[in-house]
Amino acid sequence: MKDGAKNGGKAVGKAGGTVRAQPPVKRSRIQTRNRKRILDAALEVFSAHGFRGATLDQIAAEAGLSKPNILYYFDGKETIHVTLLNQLMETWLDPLEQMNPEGEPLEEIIAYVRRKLDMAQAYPRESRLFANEILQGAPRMSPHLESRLKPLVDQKAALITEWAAAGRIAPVDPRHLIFSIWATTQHYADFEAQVNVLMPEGGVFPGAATYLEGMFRRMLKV
Amino acid sequence: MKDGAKNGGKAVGKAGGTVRAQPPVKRSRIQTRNRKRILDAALEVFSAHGFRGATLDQIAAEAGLSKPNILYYFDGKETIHVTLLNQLMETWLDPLEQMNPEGEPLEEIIAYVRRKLDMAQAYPRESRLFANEILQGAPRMSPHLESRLKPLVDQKAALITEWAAAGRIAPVDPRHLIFSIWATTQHYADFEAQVNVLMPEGGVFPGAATYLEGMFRRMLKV
DNA sequence: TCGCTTTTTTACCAATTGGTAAAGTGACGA
DNA sequence: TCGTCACTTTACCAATTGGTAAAAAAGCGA
Repeated sequence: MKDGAKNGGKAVGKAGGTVRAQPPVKRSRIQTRNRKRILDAALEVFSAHGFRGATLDQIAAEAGLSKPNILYYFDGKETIHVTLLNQLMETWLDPLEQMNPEGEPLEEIIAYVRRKLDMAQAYPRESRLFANEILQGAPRMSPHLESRLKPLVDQKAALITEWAAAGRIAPVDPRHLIFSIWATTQHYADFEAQVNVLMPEGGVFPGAATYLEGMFRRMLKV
Repeated sequence: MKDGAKNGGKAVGKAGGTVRAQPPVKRSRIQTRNRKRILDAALEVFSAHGFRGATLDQIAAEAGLSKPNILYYFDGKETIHVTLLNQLMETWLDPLEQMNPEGEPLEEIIAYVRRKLDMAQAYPRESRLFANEILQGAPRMSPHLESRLKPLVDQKAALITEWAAAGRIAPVDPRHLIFSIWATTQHYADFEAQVNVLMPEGGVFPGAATYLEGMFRRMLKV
């Protein structure tokens, strides 16, 4: 057969620059299982070596499948990478989306920091996958940054500006605030190798949580 | 000739795990110039693609030399990378070393933040080179982290602890404080592709400086 | 069980990659 | 002017890499 289980998840719209979900592709049990295996193996390998540094052979070995078998499920190396990135974008945006305009401003922001730090702890590979992609200029992700991330950040930045204008938190540049939350939380996943050298005693996350909560509380207290 | 201008700058001591400087190697004008060209080209390419993602052909093209000519000056791809890392480690540590135990604590730490941010602006490629290396588990740098970075961080952490104990700054975990300074300042270099999408208006650094100075002042004010 | 489809394996490629051998070029002192 | 040494180029190579063709093996509904 020519075109097997191909045609993954999403596609970038030609006109508007938006990203649409593809109509559901019915998949057999075997397809579901093997695609999941491949994506998990690819996450492991891509997050550790970056796109160009990863090889299909490594992914195949990690997934316990042969290389041609992997190419039966995905069109190519790039497709696997893009599929991963698309899937993860949603998970990654979720904590920010949860920030509630109706909530108590300071607590909402602190809870966001908390969620981001929890994600860095629970999903370090995902964090590193993104970090690799952005570090190398986001060549396969800039449409997503524009179409999904930017609108969300604009919206939440406006919210934070409102909160500050209403005197409910200290006045801050909302975008720099968001950057500093991302940077400090993801640091524990992305720079894990360094953190482990400098704080050898196991479990840096409890200390990080305390520190970051304190820092952002002081930062935002009116 | 068999072994030309090889044998670069440093070597890792077999026994103690320490890193020693090699006795000075006298170099001709041409060697000095071409080694510099190669290292600059390599910085460009390695910082953009990581170690495995970079190729000698790219480095050669960027340097304006042929690939075999590059291998005349350096033993191999890995040697170039390690030489870069060694050189940069010193530059990278310098801002922290400058933190003066005799100075006014809060101002010393703020000045350190300032210097780190200036470096992220002036040397984004260096920042990304390190980020790539650490992200991928620091395979070629852990001896340096242990022998050079860790002692310095331990020393400065002790200093910050003293300052806090003396009531001259707010009590904080010094290591998490240092991590948050690294994370927030380097973010503007390492995640430049993302920052540029979210803050399109040119020149994020002035805003970043104001924001970060405010944040760390509030964090550390007694 | 049969016959068809889906999945997997085997056997390959062409291109790229890090690296080498050796011939050639150039500078420079005796 | 010659010989020597530093540097550069040309012509390679073996290994790796992403990817393909096609045969073989499972699944699976009737």
